[in-house]
Amino acid sequence: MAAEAAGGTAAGEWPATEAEAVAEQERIRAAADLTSAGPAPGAVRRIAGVDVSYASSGTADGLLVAAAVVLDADTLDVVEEAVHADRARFPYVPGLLAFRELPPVLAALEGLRTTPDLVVCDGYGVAHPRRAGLAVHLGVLTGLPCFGVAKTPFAFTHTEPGPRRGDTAPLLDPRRDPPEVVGRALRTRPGVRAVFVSAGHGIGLDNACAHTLRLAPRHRLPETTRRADGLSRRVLRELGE
DNA sequence: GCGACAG
DNA sequence: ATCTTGTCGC
Repeated sequence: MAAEAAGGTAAGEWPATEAEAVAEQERIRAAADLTSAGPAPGAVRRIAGVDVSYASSGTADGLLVAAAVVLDADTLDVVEEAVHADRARFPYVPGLLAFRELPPVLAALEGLRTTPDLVVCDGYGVAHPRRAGLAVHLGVLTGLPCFGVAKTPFAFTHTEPGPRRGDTAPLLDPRRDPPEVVGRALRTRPGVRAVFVSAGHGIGLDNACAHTLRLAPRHRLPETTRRADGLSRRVLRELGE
């Protein structure tokens, strides 16, 4: 997949401090497409999932592996995989996750021969203090439709969705005066905790949730995330722990 | 000022 | 994210 960064963010100007990162997020948010309905299921052929695994400790400290896995949208079969090993260049700071994970994720995506029609992130999109979460950021940098599926509510609130697959409840940002809807808690399996879906770039919440359900026919998390997580974890392990 | 807080 | 055993269930 070719690099086609939008908005003049080159690797050379990647933020080094938290203040620079916050400033960069303002630009990312301004460049994001937050209004398009985006592709519905059936309008896409290849969907990519991305994830990053980190080494625990010792001499391998700081080592990480990013994985990008492309699935056939209909069969959910793996079409192509790519990985990128690197060292963490930015600490984990809530709200600034993109600056830690995107460099290796972008490198992994560039290792693909296939250009996906849609990308699913392990984390949030507009459900973010500055509406510039991982999926918004990645969408702007690649120009591809992108949304996020997270495992925990972060700093947001929600009521419990109904018990059936497909039941939802609004995910709210309680720090805005009229609390703002930033995503959706979605039940992908009965009797299992909900996942938290939010739009990123070039795709709306309705389509993001529809894709999530199709990508998660029998597990809590979408196959894109499960495949990318499994691959990044396996490669990290093979590189020595 | 102190916690909480995607991964 | 990662550290961690066995165990219940499809």
